[in-house]
Amino acid sequence: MKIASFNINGIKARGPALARWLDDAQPDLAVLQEIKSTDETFPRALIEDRGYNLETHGQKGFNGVAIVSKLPLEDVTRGLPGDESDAQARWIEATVSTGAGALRVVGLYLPNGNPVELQADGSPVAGGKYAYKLDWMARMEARLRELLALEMPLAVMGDYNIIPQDEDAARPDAWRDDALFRLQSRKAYRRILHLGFTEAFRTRTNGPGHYTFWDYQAGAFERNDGIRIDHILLNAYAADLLRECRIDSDVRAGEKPSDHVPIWAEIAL
DNA sequence: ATGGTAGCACGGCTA
Repeated sequence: MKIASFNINGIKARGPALARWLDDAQPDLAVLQEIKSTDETFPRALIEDRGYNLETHGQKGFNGVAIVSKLPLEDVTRGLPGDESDAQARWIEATVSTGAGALRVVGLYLPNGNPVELQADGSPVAGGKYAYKLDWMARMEARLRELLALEMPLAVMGDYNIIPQDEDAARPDAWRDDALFRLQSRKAYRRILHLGFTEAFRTRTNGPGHYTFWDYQAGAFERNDGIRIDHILLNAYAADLLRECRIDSDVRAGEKPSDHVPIWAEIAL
């Protein structure tokens, strides 16, 4: 089965581009981020007319995640546990099953974290956007520990807003102090990886120049001035089934594109 | 230092 992640940057503006990609790429399942829409105002026909099931976890104006799937979506949960006061829609889970077995899927939109606000001792200012990012990642780690305990294939996909390494940015020095790349962020990401995940893309493709996001400004895509921040993490059960992983960078050259492009993996399920 | 672009929704925030 082909599974994918795509930050679409607004479902209301991305209808044609999303439809083109679904028709061309034919993913069996895709997690979407930044739908920027409530559940009630999401244009469901766009998805359902193509034979996909749809589960949304929306929010007015910002954020919002969804899962589209040709297979039925079972045991759907919405929201990242661990903070009842967190109203931001950034996390959704579901299970899909084939004759060969089941896969638990997480679709996530990890907080951007900018601007980085630090106290004199270097700790994040409480209540600030950067503290929210790190707190969110700690909650993510806790939830992933629970999912790993299920001992079944698990794919954790989405816009991580994390540049893992220098080679994942065209101009790493321009990002050095940014919330997407500063050491504290990357350490939190590596802590999650070390729970026992494999980053699918780097099992197939080495080296610089492979990105999933290019700013709309200053012709960033034409200059390939991008960053790789959308990731597919697989637990050991799912990694054993991995057959391919690629980035659909061509999508960025289309009409009215998102600033992100899809990343997908083929899993032997 | 600023402004450059885009989405949502119609003012200002987020990225």
